Amino acid sequence: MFNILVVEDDKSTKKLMEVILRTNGYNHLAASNGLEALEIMDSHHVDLIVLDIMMPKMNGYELTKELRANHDDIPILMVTAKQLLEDRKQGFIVGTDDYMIKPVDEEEMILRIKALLRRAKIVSEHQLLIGKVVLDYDSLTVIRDNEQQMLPQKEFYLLYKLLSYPQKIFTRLQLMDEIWGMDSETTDNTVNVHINRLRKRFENYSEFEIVTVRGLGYKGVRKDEE
Amino acid sequence: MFNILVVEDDKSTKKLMEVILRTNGYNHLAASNGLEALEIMDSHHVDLIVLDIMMPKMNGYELTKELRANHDDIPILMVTAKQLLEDRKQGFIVGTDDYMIKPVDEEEMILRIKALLRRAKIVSEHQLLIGKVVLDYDSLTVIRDNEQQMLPQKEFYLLYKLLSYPQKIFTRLQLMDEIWGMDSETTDNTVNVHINRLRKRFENYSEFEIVTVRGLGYKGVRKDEE
DNA sequence: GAGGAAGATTAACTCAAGATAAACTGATTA
DNA sequence: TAATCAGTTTATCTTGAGTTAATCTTCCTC
Repeated sequence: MFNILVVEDDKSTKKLMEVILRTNGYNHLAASNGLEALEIMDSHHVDLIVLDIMMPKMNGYELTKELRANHDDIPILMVTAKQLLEDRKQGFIVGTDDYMIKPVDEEEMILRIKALLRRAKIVSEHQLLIGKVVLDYDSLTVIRDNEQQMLPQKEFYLLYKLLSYPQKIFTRLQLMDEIWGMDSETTDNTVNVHINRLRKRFENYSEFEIVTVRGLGYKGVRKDEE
Repeated sequence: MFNILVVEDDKSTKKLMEVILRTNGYNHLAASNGLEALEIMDSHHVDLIVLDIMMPKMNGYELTKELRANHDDIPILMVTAKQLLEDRKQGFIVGTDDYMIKPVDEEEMILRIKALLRRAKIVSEHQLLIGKVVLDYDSLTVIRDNEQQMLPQKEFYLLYKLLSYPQKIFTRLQLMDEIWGMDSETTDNTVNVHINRLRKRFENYSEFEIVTVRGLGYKGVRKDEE
């Protein structure tokens, strides 16, 4: 289930979009301007933004600029009036984005949203996204908001494995085999220790959890889709 | 218009890729193995290679090695089966490269190609701007305000490489291969020494930093947009 | 509720990876 | 031929990821 944030100051358009999104199975969040949008994004995970260009307070361009400056490459579907299109779209529509001309057509909007989400998913292939938390496989890094930490290899791979298959129970032996290698000499207690360290490291992260299954092993639990 | 060389022994995959590339506006060249690829590259300008790892005659690794030995840092998009994924840390995917997991998705491939070409272009511009700091590739010079220093070659190239791909982890081996050449005899400790010298040289520069990733290598971190 | 097994936690240990300093080499130049 | 400089090597010091071991806690069973 994806969370889509609609940033739009016109009440009736906003309402219309809400209906479209809900009937197509998306979660819907709403803001009336850029500032509100940023606030909502602080407290909610957002997969995509539908953004009206013309707005009071902080307009669409400013919001986009703000987001990109923070290296947030969330996909943005811009909505613009026809006459504004040519001149402006050049510098603001980046690779992850798309745009639509008002008035919006239901089918078109859903198609574009689908395409954008699909692309975002591809780009994040080397990554795991859990709520607002990103696990980046290539850099062994866990990022939440502007908090970022690089984990030791074994710890990272362990966490990545568990969260790649949420709810699946792994025995200590399986984990040893997959992360340490089949012929590792090390005792399986070292898995305990690593799990312990991970739990401590992320104890204030509500997005996921490592659960012990007594007599069997561990499983990763994701709580991002509530 | 870019020339893209597909090196792939499977006929149908090759055909598929040809169609994908043509419909997306790229020129297409094809080879069935590494040797053929080298021949084609003798007579054609190639901007990017899409390379299947598993091939007869000269496989993907060997071709890459051959190319890098000649200091050809043409971007390579490797195609690999999932279980071979773990290999990528071992020093074959170099800075200019990316990889995809089979089976390839059209959209994904085009996205990755675009990204690689974009980066290659940036790198070939021969200047890097980080905050107020300019790295000038042609004169091996680093400039900040009215402070200017020319670095020894190896030091400069090392820094330039790391900062061209910020956050990307390079193993010592990769750095050796790309800067010293594949067949260099020198021990990888000399990388340590150069990193050390760079760190000392720029210790009061807040714009960038070289971070050690224990067990893997180094990465450049840019702090210009904070 | 006593006893024992599974797991958690803590702290200490080990050793390879990396950092650092300094010496060495070979090329270039004065 | 002395001086300088880039690059390399060697030797030594430091660090921290990973492991081990010891102890504590929890949970299940009789």
